[in-house]
Amino acid sequence: MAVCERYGKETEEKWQRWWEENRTYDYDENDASRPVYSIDTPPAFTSGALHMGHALSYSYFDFVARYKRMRGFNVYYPQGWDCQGFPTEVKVEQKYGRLPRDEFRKRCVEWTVEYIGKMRTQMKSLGFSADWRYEYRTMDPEYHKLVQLSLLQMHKTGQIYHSKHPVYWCPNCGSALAKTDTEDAERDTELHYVNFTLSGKPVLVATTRPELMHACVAVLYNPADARYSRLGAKTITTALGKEVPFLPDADADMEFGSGVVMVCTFGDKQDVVWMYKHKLPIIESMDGHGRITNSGSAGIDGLKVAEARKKLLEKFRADGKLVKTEKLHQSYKVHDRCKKPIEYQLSMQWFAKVTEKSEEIIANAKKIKWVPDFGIQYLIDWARYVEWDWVISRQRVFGTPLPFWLDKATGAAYPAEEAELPFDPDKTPKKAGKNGEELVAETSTCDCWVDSSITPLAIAKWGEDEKFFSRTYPSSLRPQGVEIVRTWAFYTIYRCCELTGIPPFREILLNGSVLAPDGKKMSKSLGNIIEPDKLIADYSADAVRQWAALSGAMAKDRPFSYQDMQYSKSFLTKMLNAAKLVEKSCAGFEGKAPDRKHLRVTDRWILSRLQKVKKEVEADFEGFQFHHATKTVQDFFWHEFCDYYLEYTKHRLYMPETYGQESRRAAQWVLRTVLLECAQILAPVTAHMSEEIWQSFHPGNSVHRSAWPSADDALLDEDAEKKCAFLNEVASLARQSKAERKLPLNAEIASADISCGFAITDIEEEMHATARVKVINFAEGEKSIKFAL
RNA sequence: GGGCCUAUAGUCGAAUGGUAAGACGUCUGCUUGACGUGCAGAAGACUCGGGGUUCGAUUCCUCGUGGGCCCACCA
Repeated sequence: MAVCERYGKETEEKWQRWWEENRTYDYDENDASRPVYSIDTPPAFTSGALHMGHALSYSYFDFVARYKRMRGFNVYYPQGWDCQGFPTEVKVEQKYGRLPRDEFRKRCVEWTVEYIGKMRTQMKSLGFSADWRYEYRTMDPEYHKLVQLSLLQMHKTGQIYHSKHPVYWCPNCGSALAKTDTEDAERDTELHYVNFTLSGKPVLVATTRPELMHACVAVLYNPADARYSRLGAKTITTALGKEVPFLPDADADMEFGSGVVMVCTFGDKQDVVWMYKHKLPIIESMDGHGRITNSGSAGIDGLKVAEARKKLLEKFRADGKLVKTEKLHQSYKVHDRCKKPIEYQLSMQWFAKVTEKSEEIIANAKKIKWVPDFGIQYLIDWARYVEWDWVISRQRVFGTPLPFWLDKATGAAYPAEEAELPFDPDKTPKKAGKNGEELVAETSTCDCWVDSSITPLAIAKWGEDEKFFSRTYPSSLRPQGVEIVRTWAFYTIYRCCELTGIPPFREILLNGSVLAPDGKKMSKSLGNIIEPDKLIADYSADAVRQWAALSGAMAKDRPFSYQDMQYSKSFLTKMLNAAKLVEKSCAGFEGKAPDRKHLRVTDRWILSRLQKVKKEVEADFEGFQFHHATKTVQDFFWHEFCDYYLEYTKHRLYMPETYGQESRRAAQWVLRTVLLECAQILAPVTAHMSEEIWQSFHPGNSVHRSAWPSADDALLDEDAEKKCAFLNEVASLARQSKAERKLPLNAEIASADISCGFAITDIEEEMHATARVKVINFAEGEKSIKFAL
């Protein structure tokens, strides 16, 4: 079998088909002889297309999977899909308009299935070696069941509870939002100074939200602020005449406004924090559509925020309580879809008790090896800063239903029975309770992180297959983006430890993200998006994979570089051409290792260097240093093997009658060995090209199933390296002399005066044959090389 | 405001306690018994600024400045 004439997409597709047909990447459930290496791959969000971030990070753990396979591990590498989320709902609604719940969900599923198809094709075209028999989707009933089971178990232990809590709310869309559905915006607004009454005297309170004053439940001052602390007052009367507590709080900013702040439920997030901290009552100041409620004597019920503010300010002005108004520049949160301001809305939600678990989560995170190690700091910072429990419910349709029943009369919540799983409120909307109560199914769905925080359990068949579980849990590796340490890693460690008592993975590998070539984020609005498909078509998948390896500054963001991509492609061409030469030179060679005495010093040199390269690359792969591993092989292959060694063998290959058959066979064996071992150690990265080369010598056997070629110390040869370093220098100077005189490289050099500290008898042949020096005058002594052309 | 990361030729970047790879680009040659998607050669860096440790720092520490990511705040 011969290597292909030209390398491209067709070659890669040929091998992708071959791997699939030959089940090259199957995990063997029944093989207990090999250690298992399980990878908790990120389930890709089903957005419809892979982006460069996917290409980078998914290449990363494909390198690991392939390396571990060659190291003899039984690699378990499933790929999942994170299906549910607001973006999908938005797109489906745009396409079909408003639909009944049931119908809507069906459309979401259809849409998602279609997009998974596209993305799976893209993954395959990048040569990812996932075992697709274990593909999973978070929208599948089986996955729902598992998530629900995990929630019931955590409900049993008291980790999950049902409670009223303020959440981000979009009055425009009438929906609760996740924090990630929000973005920051800026605006100019007005800061109003309104007089409250403290111990019979007026006290100015500055506020941007006077319309919420009826929901004022306390006024705070800084305990270090002598203006207020010395008064000893316990209550204060608002401009609406209501008496509320007057409390010290170090977070009250003495510098801002008049140094006192009114706490309303809810003007902003700080209000929520203070509400919990001081155990303040809650006044529901607004309904789900942003209309004021419970305003009492203020008389602004039913008004929208802007109208209410206007009306109330007029009233304060008339009462002489509005003292002054200043301009204020502020940032605020908007819903990322509709760009309208967000409010806080009190509602019944489901929670997980993360706040009390911070230290435990940190302790468990420390049992995991973080690569790079500073990554854990993101988690620690986050865990120590968690202010309230994790709201795990969302008022959405396309999501995992929460497995609970609600008493229609009292609102009390009851867990579903295990037999009722997968729990689906559309199929079983109500039932009678034990005491005849009318129970209705909870229709809220789970936050997407509830789904994804059990991936290590889901892929390990937790609660389903004990044997499978014991082999694949905890995952050997969790690869993920550094930007989701606070969510995916944090929630996974929390939930999996709660459920099993064992940290979910042994190592966590963090990658950064890909920036546009200009160093900015890739975004549609900037028009600087680069499509992986285009790169695969223009440069090949292996070029993209090499680019990913070379971009591998761990957990750091890097701009995309067409130069790297071009270099990667050139390197592939180089590999192919070198393979062609070796193949041609080895025609008829039976592949037997020569007797060591037939090896020339150049042979021993390149073999010695090969061992060192293998050692380095192996260490690099163990430490996930893909950049260094790739660079090391590329440099060795191109600039030592091709530029020097290949040239040193040509005369032996083409003129065996002059230089001897044994010398020729030795050269053939070395060429073949170096080529194939380079193909092997680069196989995790250049998966297709390595296979092309490997199978041209070993038809029917995948390089990805071959044993990793570890270094053989017996082949290390310092003497050969020293001599060849000198030989290379002579060769280089010879080329330089020819270049200076504008002579072709095959021009002859009449004579050379050479001296160095050792005999050159065993490298003279190459000086004659490769550097084309006719006469060599050698004298042992100080290093010196002079040519006479 | 907080945490973390980072600063090396025109560009991207590697490495090192003893003044620095490689790639791309530029310039000059070479037509080839694998490759012009190539080969050979050349030019191009006081390794962000200040201070410290050291015989010696680009490398370690510290301050500053710039850049990035994340988080918090914004009454």
